Amino acid sequence: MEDKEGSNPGAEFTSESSWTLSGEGPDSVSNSVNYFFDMESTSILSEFGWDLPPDHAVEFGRFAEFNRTEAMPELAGNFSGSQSCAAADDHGARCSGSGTASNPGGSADVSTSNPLVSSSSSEDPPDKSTGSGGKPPEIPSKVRKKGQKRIRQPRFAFMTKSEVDHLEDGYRWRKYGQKAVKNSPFPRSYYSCTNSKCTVKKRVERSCEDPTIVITTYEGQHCHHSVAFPRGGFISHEAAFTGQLTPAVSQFHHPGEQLHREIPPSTTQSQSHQSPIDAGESRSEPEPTSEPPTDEGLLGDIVPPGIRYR
DNA sequence: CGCTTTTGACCTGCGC
DNA sequence: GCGCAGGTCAAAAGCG
Repeated sequence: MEDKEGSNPGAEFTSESSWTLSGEGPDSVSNSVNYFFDMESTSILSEFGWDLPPDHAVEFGRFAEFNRTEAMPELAGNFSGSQSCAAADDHGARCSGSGTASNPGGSADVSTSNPLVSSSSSEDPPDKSTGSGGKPPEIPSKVRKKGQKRIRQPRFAFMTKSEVDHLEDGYRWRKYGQKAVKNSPFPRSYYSCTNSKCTVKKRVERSCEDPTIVITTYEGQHCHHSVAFPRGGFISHEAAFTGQLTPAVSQFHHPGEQLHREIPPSTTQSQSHQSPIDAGESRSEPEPTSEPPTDEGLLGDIVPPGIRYR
């Protein structure tokens, strides 16, 4: 919880309800296939603070950026072949509120530059906003202003075939919630970046149709380097994605196609502890490696802790 | 001791 | 207007 500080001066919400899929127009929403980005999405990555080399970006294969929630359901259906399960983001877009802001410093204001990225967001009010949660309604500070609508940060999602739910992407995440998803036996986990200045969040869930597929949705932009390689944030990203996504994604071809799992089972996912942490601001650490640290941690046994159903 | 995870409760918003 | 489901909070527990 400390994260949410009001560090986002500019935070403003513009509420946008319109989400766009990258590369495709609104119509694409209807087409399941379009939910996934193409490689052009590289730009998106950068928007989120990830500077992946084009190659790696490509490996993402598919990730979808969506600003609108509706996209998700289909997204899920897309790869899974069915729609129901996906609850993937059903309401997700609705708003969680919290918009996490992403660039306190404002240095990275990429979000709006890319057409693919939703314009919405940019920043969020510092407070968790919404205050929805367990907070006593009495506390005004956490309560959203009346007229104010929740706005979502730009988001994008990608699917990977992996045994681990939580893919290492070079950043440290703190799990702040888990919910059962309707029509899906798999719970959805909510993570927020541990960096106090960063309010990026991510949601991880598995496809109900294909348990091996992990749907990861990022919301917001990191305002710091990845923890793994403070000095070369890029590397960490690369490593993370390469090690984890590549294998899986590399096999993606077309949206409609089936995914094949390539990730070899390995150790357990590296816990956040493994990473040097935080933004690299104060720590420098290094693993000079070119090797993806994450790899090892990658496929471990991530067993979803208890599934909660409401 | 500090940080992360778990988990139940609460809040918000959408759809009917 | 109501109900449902998603999203978030925060206390408690667990772990290194």
